[in-house]
Amino acid sequence: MSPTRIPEATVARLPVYLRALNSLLEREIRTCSSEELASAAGVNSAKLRKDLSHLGSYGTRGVGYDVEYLRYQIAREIGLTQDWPVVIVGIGNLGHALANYSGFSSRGFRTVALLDADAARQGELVAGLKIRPFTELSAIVREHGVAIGVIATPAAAAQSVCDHMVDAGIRSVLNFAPTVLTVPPEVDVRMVDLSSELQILAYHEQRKSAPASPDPTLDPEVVA
Amino acid sequence: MSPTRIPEATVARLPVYLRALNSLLEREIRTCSSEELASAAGVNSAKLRKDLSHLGSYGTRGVGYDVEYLRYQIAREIGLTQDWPVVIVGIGNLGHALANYSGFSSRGFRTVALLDADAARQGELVAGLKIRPFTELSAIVREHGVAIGVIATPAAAAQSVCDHMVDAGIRSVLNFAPTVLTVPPEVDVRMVDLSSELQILAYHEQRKSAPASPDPTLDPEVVA
DNA sequence: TAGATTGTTAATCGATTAACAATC
DNA sequence: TAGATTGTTAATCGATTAACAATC
Repeated sequence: MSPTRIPEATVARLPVYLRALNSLLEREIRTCSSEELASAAGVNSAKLRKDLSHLGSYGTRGVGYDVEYLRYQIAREIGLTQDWPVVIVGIGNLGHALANYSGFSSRGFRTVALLDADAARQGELVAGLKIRPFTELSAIVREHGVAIGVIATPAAAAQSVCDHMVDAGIRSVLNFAPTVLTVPPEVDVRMVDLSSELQILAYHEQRKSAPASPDPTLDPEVVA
Repeated sequence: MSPTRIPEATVARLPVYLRALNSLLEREIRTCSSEELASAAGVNSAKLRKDLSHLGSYGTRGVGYDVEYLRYQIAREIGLTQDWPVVIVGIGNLGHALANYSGFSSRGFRTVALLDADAARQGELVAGLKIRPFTELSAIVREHGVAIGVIATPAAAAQSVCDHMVDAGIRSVLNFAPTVLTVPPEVDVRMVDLSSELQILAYHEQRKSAPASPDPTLDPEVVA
């Protein structure tokens, strides 16, 4: 069905296009050009068309794209037409926020269990789910066919949690703990590193404040 | 001081190297080879050496890198030797988690204010800071010299919050709201999209389950 | 000196972009 | 048909990787 392998950079942008299409639909826009959709997604139209060309030919020359139809095709390509049961491990502040995050539940993702190693927190109700002991992980994975695990534990616990996830059969991990995870090659890990993001901004910000020379006392000589 | 402009892909990895170096230091490892550091950072050693070569020549051939010295050089390059006052806007579940996230405060970042538009929440104490009205944004930015703003509001509010941040003089924005932000060219926006990350995992997971043909009923014919 | 490891070169690979032929 | 816009081509750009000369 998919013509060829889709480039990684394109895959990473498909969710953005999907969101842009949803936003157009909310405004009851039925058809859009690559220019309009690209603008809504924050990319240029050449890149958008190139990206979409990897999925197939879902537009009409001279007309544009049917918003609803394109949305379905992208959702199907990503795999959002099926159900994705998810477990979240580590229900601290961040795990709590993730459990309540509507963006997870809105698309095919369904949080089936919240796990925490802390005995004191067990039974507590978060986002309509009871916190369960981490030891139940493999039973839960088996019961619900969980393929995706989210790690929101402290860094020190993350590798061990990840190892248990892999043992339980999970092959896709979203890691919020600030540590590099080692996994077998068949397992995918994506890392969301809040502190890295701030650091990357700081790097560029620093360069803005001192555009030409880091040492202002040198400037007169450069000019002279 | 910096020899040339550092490639964007390299900048994005510097925080990872920094973290790996910190972890080596915690284990009291004073010196490391590019091979060891690369392994701790989850990259290959050729990439690591190439990345570091953009910063300067901080290793010793035949010996390796002094962990403490390299850490300082990377921190300086990113700009972490200076103080970065940050404001967080939108203190829901996620904003709450961000305010408490130690990874922010640990490096040069200092959360100076938590803002929320909801009058009912104002005065509430989160992570040792009182939630203040959003209207105080520009006064706070001026007072503390805030250069980085974090948006953790619902999507509907994000663009307006961002516009106010830009008006107040903020030129670096970390956006957790699931929406594309439009900003003037001098402003940097980084987006952390939790739902996108799950979708990218789902795409790859889908491909793992059905490696050859998406429709199993076609397989016999293909084989025959 | 011999062994080890960096920093750099050059080749390869993948992503972006502009331009335009195809076609509605 | 004329105007609009896609899907594709080809050129450019940037990132990755392996190999190795430089050098501790």
